[in-house]
Amino acid sequence: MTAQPFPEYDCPIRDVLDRLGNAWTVLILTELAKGPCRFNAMQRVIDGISKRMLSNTLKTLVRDGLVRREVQNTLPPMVEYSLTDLGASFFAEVAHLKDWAVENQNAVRKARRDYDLAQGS
Amino acid sequence: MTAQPFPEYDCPIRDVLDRLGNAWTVLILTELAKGPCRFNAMQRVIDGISKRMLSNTLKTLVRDGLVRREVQNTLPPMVEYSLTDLGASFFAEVAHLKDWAVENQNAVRKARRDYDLAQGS
DNA sequence: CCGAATCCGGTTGGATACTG
DNA sequence: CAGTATCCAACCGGATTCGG
Repeated sequence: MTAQPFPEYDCPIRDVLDRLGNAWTVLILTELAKGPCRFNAMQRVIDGISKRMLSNTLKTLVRDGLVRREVQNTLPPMVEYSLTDLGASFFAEVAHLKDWAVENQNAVRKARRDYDLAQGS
Repeated sequence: MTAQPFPEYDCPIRDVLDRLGNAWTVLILTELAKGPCRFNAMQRVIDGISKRMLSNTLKTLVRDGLVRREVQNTLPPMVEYSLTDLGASFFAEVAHLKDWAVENQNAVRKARRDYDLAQGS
């Protein structure tokens, strides 16, 4: 472990933001917010995600209690993922951030253009 | 550029979440939300941040229009950073996420304990 | 169908030293 | 005081292959 921004071992804020650092997390939560979904179905609907990242990200979300994993003992096996109440409440907060991003994207883009212009880059 | 979650070049949502992926961003915004601050002062108050990351992160925030950079032409030079209105409104959203994290940290921690226990890890 | 395991190139960020 | 430049180790994540 290298030097960390939050020396305290279990900073709850970092716990949250670390999830958002992974771009797939938001896409997965967004998809599950529409309703339960199975593994391969998710991979098809979330464009460009690899099995590896889908698996890893889901595992993290399940471990954090944001997503529920249910196995049907059929053949072939079916695994259904869905949001828990905790996950739904978390997604609601993320949705606000998404709204902010959409509302202010023009302001941010303009700031960047101005900045890059002033730099002459 | 490798394969990206958001094929569209300028996804506003990813723009936002990419910032949060960097742990220092939140700490810097939190500090600036208290009031304007100078470079070395920030490095002292934000525990463990290197000059490099402070500089890089600030530059990104300035470029995005979230932080304002003002240079006093004195000797030695003084540079003051402060939140813009855009930055303040962004920080307000992030603050909600922080609140969620604090309120639900016990639920998340319990979920993890249960999960790890079930795994036998 | 639902993953786990391995490999490996690209990025990230800390440490350190230097500039105006 | 306020940064920049360089080096390098650790991590991340895509591609691929294998197992239940």
